[in-house]
Amino acid sequence: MKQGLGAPTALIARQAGVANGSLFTYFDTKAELFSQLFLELKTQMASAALEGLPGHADLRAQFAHVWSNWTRWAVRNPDERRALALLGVSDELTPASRAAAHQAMSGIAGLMERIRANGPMREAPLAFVGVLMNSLAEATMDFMVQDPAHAEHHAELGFAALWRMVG
Amino acid sequence: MKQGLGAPTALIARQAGVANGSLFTYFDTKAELFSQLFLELKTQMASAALEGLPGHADLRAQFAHVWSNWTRWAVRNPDERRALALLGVSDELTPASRAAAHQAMSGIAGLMERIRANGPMREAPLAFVGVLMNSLAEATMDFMVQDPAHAEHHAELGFAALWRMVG
Amino acid sequence: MKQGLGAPTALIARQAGVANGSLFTYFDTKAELFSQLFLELKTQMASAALEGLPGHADLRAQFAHVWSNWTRWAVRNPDERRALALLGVSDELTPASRAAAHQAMSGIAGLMERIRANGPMREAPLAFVGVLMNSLAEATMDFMVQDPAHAEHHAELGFAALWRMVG
Amino acid sequence: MKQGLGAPTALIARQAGVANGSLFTYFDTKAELFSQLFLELKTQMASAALEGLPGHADLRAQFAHVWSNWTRWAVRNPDERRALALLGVSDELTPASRAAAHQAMSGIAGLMERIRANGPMREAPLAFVGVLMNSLAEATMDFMVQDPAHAEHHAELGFAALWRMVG
DNA sequence: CATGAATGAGCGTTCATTCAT
DNA sequence: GATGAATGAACGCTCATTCAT
Repeated sequence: MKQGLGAPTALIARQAGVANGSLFTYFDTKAELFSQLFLELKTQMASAALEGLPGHADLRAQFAHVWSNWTRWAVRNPDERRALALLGVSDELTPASRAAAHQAMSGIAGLMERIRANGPMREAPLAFVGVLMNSLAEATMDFMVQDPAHAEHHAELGFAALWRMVG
Repeated sequence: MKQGLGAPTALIARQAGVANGSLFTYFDTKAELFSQLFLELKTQMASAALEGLPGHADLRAQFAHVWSNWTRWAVRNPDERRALALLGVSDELTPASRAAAHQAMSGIAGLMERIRANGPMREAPLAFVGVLMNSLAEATMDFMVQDPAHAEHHAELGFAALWRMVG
Repeated sequence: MKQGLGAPTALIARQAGVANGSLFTYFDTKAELFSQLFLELKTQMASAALEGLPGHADLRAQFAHVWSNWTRWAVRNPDERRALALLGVSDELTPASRAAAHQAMSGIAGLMERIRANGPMREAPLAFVGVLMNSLAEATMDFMVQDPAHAEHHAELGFAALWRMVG
Repeated sequence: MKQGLGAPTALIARQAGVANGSLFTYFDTKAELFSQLFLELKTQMASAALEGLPGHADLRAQFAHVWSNWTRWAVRNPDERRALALLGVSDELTPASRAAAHQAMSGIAGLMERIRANGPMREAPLAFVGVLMNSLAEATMDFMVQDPAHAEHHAELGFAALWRMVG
């Protein structure tokens, strides 16, 4: 998926190791393929972020764990992240697939919610706080991907910033 | 520009009120058109944000002014914001046009820099802090655009969140 | 190919009985299509000219045989000859395809060479003599095509003229 | 005219030092422009060939003079020759302009005619002999243009060949 | 008459999708 | 089901021609 949404289906098929016609055995349209890809990538990302979550630790420790997993996944899977970014702003996704992808993030969202409930944004709408937290996470990861040498340092700075905002 | 980067040049031309061939009298390629559009929108946005800046007020008041202008522009120009978002992630922009657009934002960036220098992120790299602040602004504006009824409230919440993070 | 090099690919495709896009399954570009067509026509023409060559007859008889075949092919395939003429002066042919086409004519060129070596032009450069002989042949064939009723007569006159020049 | 018949009228106009629209003040269509250009070039070529013709010398000397002028013009005006060649095979010329161009060559044709009438081709149709002679002249000039260092030598060889054929 | 910006039909080429094998 | 050659609609771009100035 390195080449963006404009990639010909023939190329996508070749990279997937199937014949170009076979793609349409699995997906009715290219948009359908993208929708399913979006969901799969989101799920994979969320799953990576939540792996090994210390369910009994305090909230800050839990979120630090998620943050660490999440940013590590981002640095290791830059192409997947880029695909998610492109797909996220594209107008080829159905509302249904956006909703499903949102659902895939519910584990992380739940954690964010508990953080919000105890901090300075406790009066702010849940969805809004989630969006702000997510945007800080994505911005931090963008920066990490572009400057892998100092990735660790930026991850820490980003976490501290987020915690100041909402923790 | 409502229909995204995939819009046929013929359609873009029609909406601009010129013949499809005429587009190429002004821009050599579609990519060139997008590059110039990107720069123009960024410039327009930055200019709106900085309008009437109270240069002698304290930093918080100055940034509150910018924040107010900026978010108002966003709510009033949702199509332009969407175009900027799409163009920003597209790979059709030349590095030169990205650099020029960055330059257009230098007024806002300068203000952000002065905020950073006096707050808890004073040790963090300038570029990183700028990206974090920008991402909070964009996320806030996304939310405002989607829920115009409570735009004002979210603008305030977003400002407070940002200031907690960096001010 | 009756309509010259300016013929739209869509028209070429239709005449070939395929869909316009299908052309590009076989040829990467229009120029490539023309290059291959040029080579095929040249090969076909040379092959027709050399058919049944009496290898043990004297030079004059051999060349008379080739001349007869060649001019007959010309009269029977006027469209192909026109295509060759147009392609030959076009600047769309790659040097490689010109070279390959030249190679296709090597049988005829070899015969011309043996004629030259024994006649009044024996001191003249091979390539030059070949070009002169070829030009007489083409001029004769042009005339034959335009006036098919007397084709046979002109063929004989042309042969005699050529032989006077070089034989 | 170096760039062939595909040259945009805008380019032709620029090279002629006029505005692109002005071309159509003088010529109704591009084809009309080409027709007039064809005629002018043919006239210029014929005029160069006939310059200083020694009207009272014998036929061979007269034709040698023409041959010398003609080939010199060819070597000095390769672009004009190329334009003539391209225009000659193009299908954009009206029959009228072909006829006019033919007329421009009548001086040379008359000389050729007198040569024919006294030589081995005296029984052959005038037009046919003219075409053969012309084709040898053109082939010789092609060769001279491509190899200017030996132009003089090839001019002599070509003349001798032609004279053997028809003189 | 000269200009050059504007026009829009037309072109070469791409690519999502189909379907006979 | 899997394949990949074939399809044709659609695109970005060109350029002969027009026309207001």
